[in-house]
Amino acid sequence: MKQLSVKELARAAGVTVRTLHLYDRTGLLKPALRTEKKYRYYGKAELLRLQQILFYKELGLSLAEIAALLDAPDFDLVKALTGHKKALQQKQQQLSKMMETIDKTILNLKGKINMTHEELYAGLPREQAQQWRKEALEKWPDQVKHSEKMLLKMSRAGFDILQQTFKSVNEQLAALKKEDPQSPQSPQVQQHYDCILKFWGKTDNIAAAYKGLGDLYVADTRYTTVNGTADREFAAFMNAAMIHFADTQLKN
Amino acid sequence: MKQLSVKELARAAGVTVRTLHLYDRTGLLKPALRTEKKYRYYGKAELLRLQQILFYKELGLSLAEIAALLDAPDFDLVKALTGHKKALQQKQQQLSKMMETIDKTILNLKGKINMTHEELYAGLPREQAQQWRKEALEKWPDQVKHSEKMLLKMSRAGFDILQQTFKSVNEQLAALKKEDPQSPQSPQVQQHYDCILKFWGKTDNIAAAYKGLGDLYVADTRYTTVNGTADREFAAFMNAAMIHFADTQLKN
DNA sequence: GCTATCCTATGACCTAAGGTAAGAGTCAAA
DNA sequence: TTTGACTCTTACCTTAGGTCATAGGATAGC
Repeated sequence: MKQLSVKELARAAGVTVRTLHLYDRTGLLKPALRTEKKYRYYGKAELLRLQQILFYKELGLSLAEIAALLDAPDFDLVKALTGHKKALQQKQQQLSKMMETIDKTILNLKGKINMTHEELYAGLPREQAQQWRKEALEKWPDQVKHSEKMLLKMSRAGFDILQQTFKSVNEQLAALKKEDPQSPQSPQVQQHYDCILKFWGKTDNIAAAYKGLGDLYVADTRYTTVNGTADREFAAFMNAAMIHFADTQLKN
Repeated sequence: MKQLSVKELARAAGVTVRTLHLYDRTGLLKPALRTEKKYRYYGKAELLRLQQILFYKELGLSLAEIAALLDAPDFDLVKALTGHKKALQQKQQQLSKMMETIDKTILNLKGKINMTHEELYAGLPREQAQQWRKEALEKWPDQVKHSEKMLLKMSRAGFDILQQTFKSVNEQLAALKKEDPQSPQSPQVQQHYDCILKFWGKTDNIAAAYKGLGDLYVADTRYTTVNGTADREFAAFMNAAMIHFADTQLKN
């Protein structure tokens, strides 16, 4: 019969020496032999028992329970496991609830991480953004302040989505620039308007303002410049489309 | 400002005094005031902080983590919660695996809890069972021994099911006793045969043996006695049905 | 003022399943 | 014989408090 030292048994079963010491002290797994110098040696039977112990430990049973089920011959294992499983189910439910609350909390937090003034113009080169803002402030001081105030209260996630939506809508519109700008069945203009509304917040005489933006697109090529080149065709198309939209959709 | 003693704050927040002592010692929640005699008094701010602590504790965060997130102003709570949630998901998966293994183990165990000799005849009065077995052993010693040997290897659950099935089949057959015993469309006789086969195990010359059992039903009224009264009509019906079944279905 | 009762503080030990370390002894090979 | 690997025991540490034990403080009734 091969005898195993503590270290050998530990390695064979994938546990530490400390664990075997503990199991010995608690009576869960006694060595087959104790030498005069108190060295522990284990046989095949002990290895098997250890493997059983580890199996039940994997099921989440406590060492005390394992000791009971291994040593009591009349132990009702099925009943014990059934009960144990119920406990595990409860734990799982607790975890579910925790994760649900975490999700809610994260959403809440994200909603509360407001935009900073920096992030508001993060998509543009810094100098250009400053210049732009200055001009806008001169032309429509109240409007710009109102818009910034509202955007700064927005959540980061919300602003990101708005920005991306606007970009995507613009790309779709640019692809339509050779079509009829008065075509009523282009929902992209409606979407463009919705984005602008969200950027501006509540605005007086919105129809006129929106048409004014259309004028601006034509007058100021910076608004329709992509990758360094101004797209006058797109600007003209947008101007016509926006005027048409305002006249037909924003009457009341 | 209302000051709360330890007990008052504990009751207000639903924790124990010990908990507040602990939180004080670890720095998680210091009282607003410490009297000369070391009495602790808490204000409104501390109550709020305690509620925050308890909230995060419900999410499964450790006290150390809570202390960090409450006291570090630049703590990335979203990141922490996201990571924490992942850990919880892992735990949940572990639990799932445990429960799965438990289920398998239970099935295994149930299959391995063998019948005892007692249980084999548990449905009958003890003396009758003994007498019956003695007679059977005299008449068909090898057959009876073989059958018992096999049944004892059966699982309890399997035997229970077999017993109940047999009982149910017999009841159905008893209800048919005024019908034609040679009617081929009664699956109950087939089921009866299946049960008998399972009780007997592998048997030589099964057709003859089955017909022999039919004879026995007529010769020995004990086999067809229900609630103390022998049912000769049922016995004759069964005999005829079993002979017919053996002759038509057990030819090869 | 005295006392009974309640409240509070501190300290110590306990939980489960080991981790980690210290100090001392033992074994086997060079 | 020395060295390095191994082993022994003892003991303290971890979480988040629970449960005493002892001693001092506050308050209400008398």
